[in-house]
Amino acid sequence: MSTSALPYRPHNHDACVAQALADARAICQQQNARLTPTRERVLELIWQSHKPLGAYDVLAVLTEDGHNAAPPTVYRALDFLQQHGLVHRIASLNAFVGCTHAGKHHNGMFLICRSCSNVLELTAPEVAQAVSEAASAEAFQPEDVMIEVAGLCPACRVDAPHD
Amino acid sequence: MSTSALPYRPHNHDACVAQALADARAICQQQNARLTPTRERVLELIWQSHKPLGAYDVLAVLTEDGHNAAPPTVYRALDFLQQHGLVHRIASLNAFVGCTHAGKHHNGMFLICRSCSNVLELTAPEVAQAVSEAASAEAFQPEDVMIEVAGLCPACRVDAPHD
DNA sequence: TTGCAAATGTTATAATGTTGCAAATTCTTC
DNA sequence: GAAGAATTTGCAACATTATAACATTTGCAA
Repeated sequence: MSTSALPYRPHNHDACVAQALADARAICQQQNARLTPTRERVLELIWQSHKPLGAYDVLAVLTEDGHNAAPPTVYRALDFLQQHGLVHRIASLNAFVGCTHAGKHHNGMFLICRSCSNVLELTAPEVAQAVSEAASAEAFQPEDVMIEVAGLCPACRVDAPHD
Repeated sequence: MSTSALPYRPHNHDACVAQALADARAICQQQNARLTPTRERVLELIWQSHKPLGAYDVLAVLTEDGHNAAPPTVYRALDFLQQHGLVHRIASLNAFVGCTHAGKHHNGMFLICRSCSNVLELTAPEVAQAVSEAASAEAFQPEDVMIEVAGLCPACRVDAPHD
């Protein structure tokens, strides 16, 4: 059914990031894509938490790094990372999160907590199936499916059950 | 299963708009909400087609109308219309479409043609159900579900089947 | 080591969306 | 119908997000 319960489940996030970076290197090598220092740094920043990060947030950190970066630097890196399935853009937030299913071409479903901002990416075959059938019923040919669910994650439900 | 096949099915769009405006008036009256001239005009503009319209597109037409409008005018009207379920915002396009299921509180599913830009709003109970179950499996409490499917509508599939 | 393609730097600008406050309008209550 | 409250609008400035265009550099291959 669902896959991973990060970030709602406690986990060693440093290892989480390290894994993501290692995966990214492997994927890029395999695809003959160049994970340059800037791109890798941006990926690392995106992975600093499971909360989506805006392009200009990334830019600010690069600037702190001493990197003389401008918006296109960040947007290009993000485009690259998206194209290689390493990050996702969350349209409802204009922000980016690390992909927890890197490598496979997929359209995740995102559970976005409105309280703590953490985002959980799921692959839910039943949902994909239902969407596909609904589109077919209209003779529509789906190419890109975006599912973003805003609400309360388990932890925040407990903290504030009566919102 | 699915409801209406507009805009893919040929239809009398003037009647379509007239109906939408009539519905809007009824809904606002029922909810004690004020469908002021500006709000009504914005709704009418949004309904000029089934293609999503950007806030600044609306603004441009208002200006042509002779209405001395600024961005807040448009955004406020759009907020109002959204709150009363009369229009939807398509996050992946930063644009707005008329709601074809006005009145009921709902989270539609949108089929967005990348070729002709028309958007079809569906209510697909199976999808809603599957999403809800996937969220439950993570103990996530959904509040707002956004499903946007980009692809090719039936008409554009015929015109360009081999994209 | 030259030459090409990919990646980056740089400047400017476009597109989208918000804040804050004042003025006008509408609604309510007396 | 007038006073006061609440909603709506006007308006100016500004904040945020994203892209265009073109020069420069870097990495790689012939």
